[in-house]
Amino acid sequence: MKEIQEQFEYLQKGCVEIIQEEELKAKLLRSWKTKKPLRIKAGFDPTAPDIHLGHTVLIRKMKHFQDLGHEVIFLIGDFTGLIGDPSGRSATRPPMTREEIEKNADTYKEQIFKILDEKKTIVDFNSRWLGKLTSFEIIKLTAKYTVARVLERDDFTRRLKEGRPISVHEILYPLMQAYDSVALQADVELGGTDQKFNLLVGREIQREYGQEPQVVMTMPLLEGLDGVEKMSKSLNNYIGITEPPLEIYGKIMSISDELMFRYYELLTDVSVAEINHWKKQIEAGHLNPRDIKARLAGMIVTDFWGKKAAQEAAEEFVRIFQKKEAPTKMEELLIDSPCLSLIDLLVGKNLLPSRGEAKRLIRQGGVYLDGQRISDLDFQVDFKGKAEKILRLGKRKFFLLKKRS
RNA sequence: GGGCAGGUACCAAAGUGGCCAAAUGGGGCGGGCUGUAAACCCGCUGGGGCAACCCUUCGGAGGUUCGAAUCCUUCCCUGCCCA
Repeated sequence: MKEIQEQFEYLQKGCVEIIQEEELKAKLLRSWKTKKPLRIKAGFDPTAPDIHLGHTVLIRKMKHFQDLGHEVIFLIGDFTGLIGDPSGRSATRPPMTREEIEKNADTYKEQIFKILDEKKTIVDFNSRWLGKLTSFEIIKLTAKYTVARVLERDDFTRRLKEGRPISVHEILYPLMQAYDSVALQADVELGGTDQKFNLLVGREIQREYGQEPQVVMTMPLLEGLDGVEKMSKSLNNYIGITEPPLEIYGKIMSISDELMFRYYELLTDVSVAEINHWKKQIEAGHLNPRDIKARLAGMIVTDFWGKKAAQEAAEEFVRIFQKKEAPTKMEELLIDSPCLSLIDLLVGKNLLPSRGEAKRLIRQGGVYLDGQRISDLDFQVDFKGKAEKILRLGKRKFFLLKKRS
């Protein structure tokens, strides 16, 4: 019994809501007695296989289950993806080809196994069963739920009130997702708080199909780099887990102090007590928040790239931003002519989209050559003295110019 | 099927014949201050030009006019109300 309580507490950490807690405990107990692992389901959108830190909140929770010996199903919603989750205002998407889906799935696998145990993870696709449903079966499924219930979803309510369109097929989305739980006989489904409604429909539908309802566990949505909106690729406020170490490190260093604590809470195993202790120390002026942030940056880079990479990223960061030196590794640009105008170079190498922008950046003092700010619009870059020059745009873009010999 | 209201730059939103490359806010970018933090301050934000100026842009296509985001015709799209 004690063991069950421990498992429960471990799993509960970081969750916003568990519906129902008692059911989860009962399932854990039964699993422990029968030695039969629980089936844990979490669904992912097939169109965006770029996993960012926001996704990892959920994936880390999957890992927790895995650590306790349960069976984790990484479900790729290749069929529901065609509908598009109504929470986005996306219309029906064009069907993806089998190859595209496979390709995205591979990308997913490559990324999630940085967190999950590959041997213990089941990757599945919901087209496997949803694609086979006959119209008859679909109608039977829709008969098990009412329009009023579907419209309860606050997203729909809002759109209805605001006079924005709701397509008929969108109403099917929660039902399809719910059917996934039936097909997989899920014991638990994990999702972001924005998924709560869909996850609950899963419970109802499972009951309708004579199954024990899944336990619903919702996880917080991670705020993006701006600290306000949820992290998403389309808002460009994200950190992708495949981004280079220095990039991840730098992005973490640029978040606000407030957000830093949130990230500690959701993205690391640092205890709440420890975090609170730091908060107090910082307030009292005993700790520099920058150092705590650097530690966070190091932890996160370590998660995806290992300790050595994190160490290097940290050193590189100090070199560039504290000592104001050029990075050790830069993108190299080969220059053909021994002498050409700076503007031509910037536009010619596609560093900037137009001459207007190039001029603007120079006028505003955002262009440096070998550490010297360039203010002359007609500046000529010549390689007579030496064959290499360091070009810097703004605060963080560096390029190594090399004369083609 | 009928009536009404709309479609403006990355987003929101003004503009209803020349002063409109188009107010304002947000976002983005650059600079300053810093800890690549927050807050704050300054500047920029269609393309070409050092500039005068020229070119492209206000849902699409035509038209009126010396001149159209603005007026007319038509088409497409969205929402609301009625059926």
